[in-house]
Order: sequence, then structure tokens, then C-alpha cells
Amino acid sequence: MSLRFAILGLLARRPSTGYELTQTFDRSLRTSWHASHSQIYPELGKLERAGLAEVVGHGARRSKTYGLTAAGREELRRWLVDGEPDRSQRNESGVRLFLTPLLGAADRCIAYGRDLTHVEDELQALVELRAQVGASEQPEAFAPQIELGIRLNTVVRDWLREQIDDAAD
Amino acid sequence: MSLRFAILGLLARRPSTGYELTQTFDRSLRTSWHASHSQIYPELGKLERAGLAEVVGHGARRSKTYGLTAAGREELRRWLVDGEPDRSQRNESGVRLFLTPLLGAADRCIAYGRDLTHVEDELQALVELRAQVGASEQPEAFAPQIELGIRLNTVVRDWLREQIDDAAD
DNA sequence: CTCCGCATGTAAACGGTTACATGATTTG
DNA sequence: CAAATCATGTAACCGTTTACATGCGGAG
Repeated sequence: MSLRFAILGLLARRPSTGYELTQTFDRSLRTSWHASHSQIYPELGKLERAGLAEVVGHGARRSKTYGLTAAGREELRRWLVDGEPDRSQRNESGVRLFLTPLLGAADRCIAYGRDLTHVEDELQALVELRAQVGASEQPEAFAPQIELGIRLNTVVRDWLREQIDDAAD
Repeated sequence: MSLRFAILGLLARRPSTGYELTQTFDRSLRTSWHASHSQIYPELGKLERAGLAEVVGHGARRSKTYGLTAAGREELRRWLVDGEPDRSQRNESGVRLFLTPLLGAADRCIAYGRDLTHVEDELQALVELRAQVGASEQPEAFAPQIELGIRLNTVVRDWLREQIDDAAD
């Protein structure tokens, strides 16, 4: 069900084509969910038939821009407020982190070092995004989410550095 | 592929039956991966046929205890050290958190409050686990992972409290 | 000796990924 | 006008979930 509501949520932020949604999944939602175009286009069709989304414009190359209907907006609101969250996760990096203590010290440092590089990149991207959003005049509702991302990645970065330093003894 | 390596990893920690693995997924790995018995039993069969795991004991009620073979241990090590991590995630709570700014202040507080209760429970369970592990004499290789869990949940807890407090203005 | 929890298994349905396929518009 | 990118769609495969199904062993 998450795919449906992720799409409703992105359309609530701004009307989009399927192609744009595919990119937004990669850019904004990539740390929480992923979807490829082969899933998105059929789902947009279902959303339209269910009366939750509608075509609000046609562009070049047969592109259709979808927006939410009032029913779609209400459906999204109900899911966010009333729905019981499914807290189960699928996170391969988490599995790796959990199992890394099984390795010897040298191998463990290789694994942690690989993660550290990745987390540092993520962190830098988020810090830049925050600066960019902070520079614009309009208030940005998603600023706290960016802040949370920065804090979370900082904790992981510091923890990884500690693990690598401790192993060096 | 993660399921296969998650099982190899759990078997590396201690030989187990399928039933025990099912419970361990819920207890230890639940924040990173989930698997039900209907997936675990067939996968144990595949692992055995692939020479990565073997039956090391029989117990009551036809139960079979599986352990890793040398090949299984090596396969796990290679995955952890050499394998390029798949960083994509599926995390419904993350999707919700990302979309919550779309709600009005009142609805937003309901959603954040629900998350806060959950995070506080998680945090308490981890703090208890840390105390329990710290009290035992034997050195515990997974202590840093527990510490990371505590730090991560603390950050989320504090962030949620801030969001709820700010909305009260 | 009955009930409950332990323990294992299979099948159908569902959701997600990868691969296949096509055509329109812009850039050089 | 050729190549690259935009843009949409479908099909086969694979992994996950849900539902069905069975039998053993201990507790009362």
C-alpha cells in the first residue's frame, strides 16, 4: 500500500507526470522508498480509475500531468492520521551493520569504512540542501525533515568513526 | 539476496532451528529486515543443498538445528566485506515522516505523537538490553550496535518532541 | 486425554525488479 | 539527420505475504 500513498503524497506536493515522479522517488524519497517507472505508470492508472488522481494537463511527448482530486487528498490525510503504521523495514545496510561484529578487526574496518564514505556523502548533500532552502525567502515546510536527516547521519558518522578508531588499538 | 545472508548471519551467531530463526528475526533484526517462517524453511533447504548450511542436530517435534559449513562462513564473509551494499530501503514510517508536513498542525501532532510513543518504547527496550548486557561478565561484540540504536532513537525522540512543542505555539 | 503452544511445511496471491519495446523531441 | 534524452508502457520473473495444512509434545 505504501507505493499508492507515496505517489498521492508526491502529487499533493505538486502535480507531476509519471516521469517526474520516477525522478522524485530517487531524489527525495530514496532514503525511505524506491519505485521504478514500471510500477509508477500502472499505479497512476489505478489511482485515476479510483477517482483519487486525475489528468490536469498534457505536455510534450504525450506526457500527462496528474494532480490529486479532493477524494485523493482526503484519502492521503486519512492514511497519515488514522492509519496504523507498518513499522517493518527492509534495509540491507542495517542487516550488514548488525552482522559486522562477526568479522575480524581488519575486515570490520573495511566494511565500516565503506559505510563511512557513504554517510559522509549523504551528510554533505543534506547540509547543502539545508543551506539552499535556508537562502530562499519562502518558508519551507520540509526544513525540519532535512534537519532530522542531518542529525541521524551525524550520529551514524560519529559512531562509525568511533568503531574504526577503536579497532586501530 | 538479503534473506539468504541474514539467515547465514544468524546461523553464524549460533546454530538454530527454523522456528528459532523466525523468532530471532522478530527480536533482533526487526528494525532492519523481516521474514516469516514460510520464507525461512524453504531458504534453509536451499542453503543446505548449496552446501552453505547443514543439519547439526535433531530435537523434539522433528525439529532440525542448522549450522554453517565452512563454505557458508566464507560466503557470509565475502558478502559483508566485498559485496557492494544495496542502499535502497523500504520504510513506511519514513514515507509517513516525509509526508507529514502536508498535514495541518492538529493532524500533524497526532501523527508525530503516535511516532513518539513508539520511539520511546523502542528506546526503553534498548536501554534495558544495554543494562542486561553490561551486567553480564562476558564481553559482548554487539554492544556498539545497541549503543547506535540508542543514539538513533534518542535523536528521533528529541526531534519529535521539538516538532510537537513548536506546533503548540 | 484435551488443549495449547511448538514446529514444520506448501500454495496462491501480491508487490517489486528487470528486461523488453516504442516513439517523440531536442541537440549537435 | 543522427544520437541522446525524454516519456510512456507491458511482460516475465522473483521475493514476500497471507492463508492453508499437519502433527508432535507438554501442562493441566
